[in-house]
Amino acid sequence: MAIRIGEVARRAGLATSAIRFYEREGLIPKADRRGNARVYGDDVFDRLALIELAKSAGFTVAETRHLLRGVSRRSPPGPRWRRLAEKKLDEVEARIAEARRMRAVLKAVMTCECPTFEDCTRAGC
Amino acid sequence: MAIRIGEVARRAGLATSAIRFYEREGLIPKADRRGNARVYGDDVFDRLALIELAKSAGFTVAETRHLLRGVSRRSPPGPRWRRLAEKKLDEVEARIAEARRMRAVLKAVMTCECPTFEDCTRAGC
DNA sequence: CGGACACTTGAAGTACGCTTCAAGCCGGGG
DNA sequence: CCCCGGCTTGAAGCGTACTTCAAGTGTCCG
Repeated sequence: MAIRIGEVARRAGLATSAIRFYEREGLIPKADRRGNARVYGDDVFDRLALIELAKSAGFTVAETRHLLRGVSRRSPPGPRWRRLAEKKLDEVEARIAEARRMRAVLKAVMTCECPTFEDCTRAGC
Repeated sequence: MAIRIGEVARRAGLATSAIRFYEREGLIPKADRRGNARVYGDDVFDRLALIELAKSAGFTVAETRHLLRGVSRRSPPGPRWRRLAEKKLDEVEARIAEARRMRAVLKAVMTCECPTFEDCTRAGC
């Protein structure tokens, strides 16, 4: 208990600036103060873990704020999570598809033997 | 011949601002002027097509500038393209991998039945 | 009590690819 | 001759997730 921001950052593998940023953005509650320094309880790590989870799922900060409203690590992943996850899934699939298209273009460029780009276009390289 | 920027934009499906941006960034040569308005020949569409190609392969503007140096649509995709394409391929594969990880997390969230996030973490959801 | 050190703030900076804006110029039709 | 529409410019803005900076405040240890 009563951990200061530097220690939280070290343990969580984050920069202190990131933690302050999360607070500003409403992803973690306003910390208690000792003097003017923030002090945290152990629960902050749970909160940060949830943020990491959302991040690893591709959610933006704004989406994560929404996602975390009224949620603790002891809550179940409710219908709001499922709904947002479905939407995000579409986005992520789209990203995968686009990256695959890029990969196809790159492979074509690497292997094609057309004498000019013009021919490439015709041949679909 | 002697097409003005608005018409080029319309035909290429781009905004005029994008074309001016490409010129500033050195992706297309400085256009001739009629008065102070830019005028283009048909070759500009070839150039724009090459830019689109690079873009569709995931290259940044800076990379594209490098890629296009001394290249026309009549040039062959030389060793420089192949070299840069190989590097970019690694990046793109990484993007695919990350997006796949996101997808896995999202699917887990959508299907998991853990009573709390804490249990999720233990179960690897 | 003094000094080192961690912390505080708001503002600005970063990378990326453009877009948007304000203010002004130019040519052609009525 | 005047106006409209399309063009010009440089500067600033956008969205994302933070980082960095300068200048100041507070705490802890000896």
